[in-house]
Amino acid sequence: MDRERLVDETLMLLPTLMRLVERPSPVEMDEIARRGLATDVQVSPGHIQVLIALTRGPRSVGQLAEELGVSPPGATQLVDKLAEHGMVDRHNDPADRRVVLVDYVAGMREVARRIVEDRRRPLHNAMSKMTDVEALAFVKGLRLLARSFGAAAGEEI
Amino acid sequence: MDRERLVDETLMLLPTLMRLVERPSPVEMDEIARRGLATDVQVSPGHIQVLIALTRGPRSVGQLAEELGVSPPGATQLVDKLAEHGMVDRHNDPADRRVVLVDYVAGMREVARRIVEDRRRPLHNAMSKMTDVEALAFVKGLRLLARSFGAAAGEEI
DNA sequence: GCGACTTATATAACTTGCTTAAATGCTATC
DNA sequence: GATAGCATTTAAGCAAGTTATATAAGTCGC
Repeated sequence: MDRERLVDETLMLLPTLMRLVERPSPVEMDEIARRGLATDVQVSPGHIQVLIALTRGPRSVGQLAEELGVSPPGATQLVDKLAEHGMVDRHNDPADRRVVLVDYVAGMREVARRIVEDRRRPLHNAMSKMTDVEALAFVKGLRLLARSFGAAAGEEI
Repeated sequence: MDRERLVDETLMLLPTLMRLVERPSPVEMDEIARRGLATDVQVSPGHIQVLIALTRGPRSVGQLAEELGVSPPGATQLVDKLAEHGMVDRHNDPADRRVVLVDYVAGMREVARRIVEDRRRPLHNAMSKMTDVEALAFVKGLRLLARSFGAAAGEEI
């Protein structure tokens, strides 16, 4: 098989895809507005990542930075914005008061779920056109790429 | 199968992957320097996309914008930078003098090939760990996603 | 052919999502 | 209890986009 062709096509597709993912769809904005949040909320992919990460329990800023592959100040900024809109809350870890634990504001878990749902929709559509085997291979491919590019960028372990 | 899990994992992986892809690896910079180009060349994913697109022949700025999913001014800027470094050249289309055709500078096709090769390496590594079926499914998945997000962003046909 | 339009590209000003470097506040070790 | 070190934040800056606007070339009605 011609791997080179596939590699080139991936190099063409990945940046284009991310430009599309980053472009906030007006529909989504509407839906958020209908739920009573400010209309000008800009949910970037990074914010979505934070919201998904928090479904698995509270996280420190440092943990979020690592999970997202972002610098600690970057994580701080993402949390800032979400906190500004009342989605998440910070409180000090009683065990180590340097650590700031981030978690959903009470009752916002459900709102977060619906915001993520909006993002999930086009992805869900695309995946519904794949067989189970293809969907698994696709995600496996993403994992491999993330690992490989991480190693190339000199990521420590 | 639990598609929701796969969708969430994709939403977590994609932005992280793109942050890694966008981060220029110092190794690559070295290699470009060794080839006699300025050391401060910043090859972004967009520039790589242009170089790959040009392997299939000269392109107008508008065509590049469309292929990359970027606005015309965005494409102009990408071409600017590549022209600055002597990689590509502009000349008017004799058939329609509004059109600016972009092509490799004579002899730069080979240099471009090697620059793209650097980008290709981690991707190639990752893909070498997939079976043929998986690699095809992976690229098919990327195509589906690009299409689906494109539609969601209200792309006109 | 002349003027009103449309189209292709370019320029300018701004936005956003990150980055690194320095500052702050807490922990731990000696 | 000084000093080294870690988690987070603040500050400043950069790169890759965007929109709005300008310029220059082609098209069409008359």
